[in-house]
Amino acid sequence: MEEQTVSDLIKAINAKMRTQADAEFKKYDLTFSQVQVLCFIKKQGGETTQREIESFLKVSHPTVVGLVTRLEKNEYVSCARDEKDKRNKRVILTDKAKAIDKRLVKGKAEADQRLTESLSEKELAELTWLLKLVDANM
Amino acid sequence: MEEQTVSDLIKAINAKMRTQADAEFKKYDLTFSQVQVLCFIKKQGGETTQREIESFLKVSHPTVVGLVTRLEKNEYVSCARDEKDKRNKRVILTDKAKAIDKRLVKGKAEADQRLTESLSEKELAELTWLLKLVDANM
DNA sequence: GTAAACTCTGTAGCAGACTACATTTTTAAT
DNA sequence: ATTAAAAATGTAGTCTGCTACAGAGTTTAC
Repeated sequence: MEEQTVSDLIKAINAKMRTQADAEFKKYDLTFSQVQVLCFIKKQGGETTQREIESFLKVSHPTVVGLVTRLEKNEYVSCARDEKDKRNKRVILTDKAKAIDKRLVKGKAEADQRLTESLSEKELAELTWLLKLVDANM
Repeated sequence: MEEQTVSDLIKAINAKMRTQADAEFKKYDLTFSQVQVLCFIKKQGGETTQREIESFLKVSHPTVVGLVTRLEKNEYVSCARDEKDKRNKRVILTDKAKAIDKRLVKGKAEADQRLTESLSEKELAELTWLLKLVDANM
């Protein structure tokens, strides 16, 4: 019944995806965004800084402060000042996080698969390509 | 440096799009979501209910309550109880909203165009089709 | 070497999204 | 006719995002 534009569709899909993923990760007291952060830290070898999270997620720094604060409260990361450059805050995966990181990576992949299960291999590749193009152009 | 999945891309694009559009509409004290609501009410002939907004935007009803409350505070809509079915809340466009609705529709179209300006006509059609497919499957 | 500029992090306050619970009104069942 | 179920709205509390402002540490210019 629509005339839904690309922005309307992106917004609607994002909201539903996030809600589903948040529900999925609730058993660990985690959210989709928090899992994004944990997966990123893992990829960086278990330690990073807030600034690097900010660049990777492409969100503002106060948003990162909130994410890290909540992850720390739930003991998925621990923080320490970088003694070499005291501006930096080291954000380090805890054992609690390492114990479930494989399941988180898997859960994130499943969320993605659920999102695109109606597409053929070729359509998925096409969609990914187009989205990267749009993202790069902003 | 990536392996960005479709969900990561959708999330990143949505955040940037919303931020840009919110900045664009700030001169009217409006946000992208609020403009979505106003455009919908206009399409419905100037009046609707919260329930219909909820179905159209596909968001939860408390979200709609918040949107309508803020639109009412800024006098873009006025509200009244439906006397035929007192459960319903009539949400009506004000003259203030009607005075700028063309500019809002245009602003929304421009936001969309900015988003997809790097795509050819054919790619845009392909992207829209794929996103609708994903949306329908959730 | 000191002052200015830049970088990273933090705080305050807000919008928009959610779940879970509650209230009011209408409809359906018995 | 009462009672139970359903529907529309509202409230409380949380998370993610933002902007604007502030602070502390590091670099750069001079």
